[in-house]
Amino acid sequence: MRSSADTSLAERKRQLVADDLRDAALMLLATKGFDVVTVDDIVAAAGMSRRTFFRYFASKEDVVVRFLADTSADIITELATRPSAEPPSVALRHALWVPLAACNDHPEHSERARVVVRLILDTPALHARWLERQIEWRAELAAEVANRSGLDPHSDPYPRMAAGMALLALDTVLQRWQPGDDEQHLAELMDQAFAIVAPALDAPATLPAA
Amino acid sequence: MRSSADTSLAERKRQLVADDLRDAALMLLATKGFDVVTVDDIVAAAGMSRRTFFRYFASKEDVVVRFLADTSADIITELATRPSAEPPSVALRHALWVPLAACNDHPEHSERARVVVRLILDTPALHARWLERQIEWRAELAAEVANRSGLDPHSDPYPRMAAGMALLALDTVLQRWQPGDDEQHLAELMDQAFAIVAPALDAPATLPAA
DNA sequence: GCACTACTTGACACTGAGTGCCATCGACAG
DNA sequence: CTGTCGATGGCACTCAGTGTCAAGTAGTGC
Repeated sequence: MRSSADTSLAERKRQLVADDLRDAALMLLATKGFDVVTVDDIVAAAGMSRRTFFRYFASKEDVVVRFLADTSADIITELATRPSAEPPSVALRHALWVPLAACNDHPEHSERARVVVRLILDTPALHARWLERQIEWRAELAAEVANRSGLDPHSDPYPRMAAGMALLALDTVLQRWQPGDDEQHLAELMDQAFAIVAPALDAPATLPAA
Repeated sequence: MRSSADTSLAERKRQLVADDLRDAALMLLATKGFDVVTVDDIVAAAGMSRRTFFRYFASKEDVVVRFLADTSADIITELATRPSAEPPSVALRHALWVPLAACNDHPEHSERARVVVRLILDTPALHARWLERQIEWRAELAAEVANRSGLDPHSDPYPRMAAGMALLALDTVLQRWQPGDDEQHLAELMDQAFAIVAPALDAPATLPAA
């Protein structure tokens, strides 16, 4: 039988292996380009076998995308804990800030995150996987938005589109993320992006659905 | 040297081959599922060689996605010919209607288009490629929106986000496309979706950029 | 009819992603 | 010391996608 605290013995060893694999992969992919680096190159750099790589990551794209997209649950919980009186644009802005805040907590991670974002946006295969992951985010966000607004997520298109607009704002920020941007500059970009979609997110006509 | 009218002799033969391949592929993929059908199955059904398939389509996803996404240029030209006095939400609604109108021109094509849309939305790999194609649309739409509004597409996030919101509306319509929906019902769904994003698309604050 | 050219096709071989299977090794409980 | 469990590595396999080459099939000029 397993100990109740599963995050102790073997689990941390697995995490170490996953981190090594991820670091080796990001280093090679970011410097040499996604297409020219093979999985064999990655596992050679990490000193492991090809088979082990696919036990930790579902695909070559997965290593890169999961580095950014593992925080999905945090976004939802953040949105769920925002006061219900807050207008959708404000609540969503705070929820979508969570992954960026996680990057900025440690400055040395921030730069690597920016490089990975650039790699994703510039590599069609990665961009596609990134959007695929965003689809899941959008569905979860839409469910939470429906909760907050009391709308039916199946009959009313507002929740799904509100989630889509929030993710579009995040995408715009990532697209405009330049080298050397500090946390404050990122916050400004985020505010600008949400200022554009806010009139639609908070429009009174959409909330009391016809 | 080639004749000036390149759409005559060999070009139509190529089109016939491409159509046969596409029809065989859509038939198999839609009925049996994307993952279980191999390229060998498709070319066997079409009576051609595997190598020929990849001369006409870049990938297995490409057959499906191009069936819907070949009308990119039409969208842009439609947007370019809309009167410049038209508010962005109206002009974009008409532009994004073009691919749906193309489906509805021939009712027997409409049903197949709906099935392909369903296949794309339900297959993660296809959905990702579809969104990847949408990114190109978004960039071209953003350039045209920037043209119309006189904004700089690099410094101002509005054009890109306006294009993104329009595509989000289209996506919402496709998601809600049910069997038996006629052209009028599709138009209603389109109006509903654009009504939600219109306050952001037409907000006066965003047009005279700070 | 005959050669020349351009284009398409099919066959083969090859790389690389991703999966299934099995043997092995190390940790740990008895 | 021994049985068990999980992690690993090696191997073989399928399938997507590409490069290359030989053969077939027009059209064109002689």
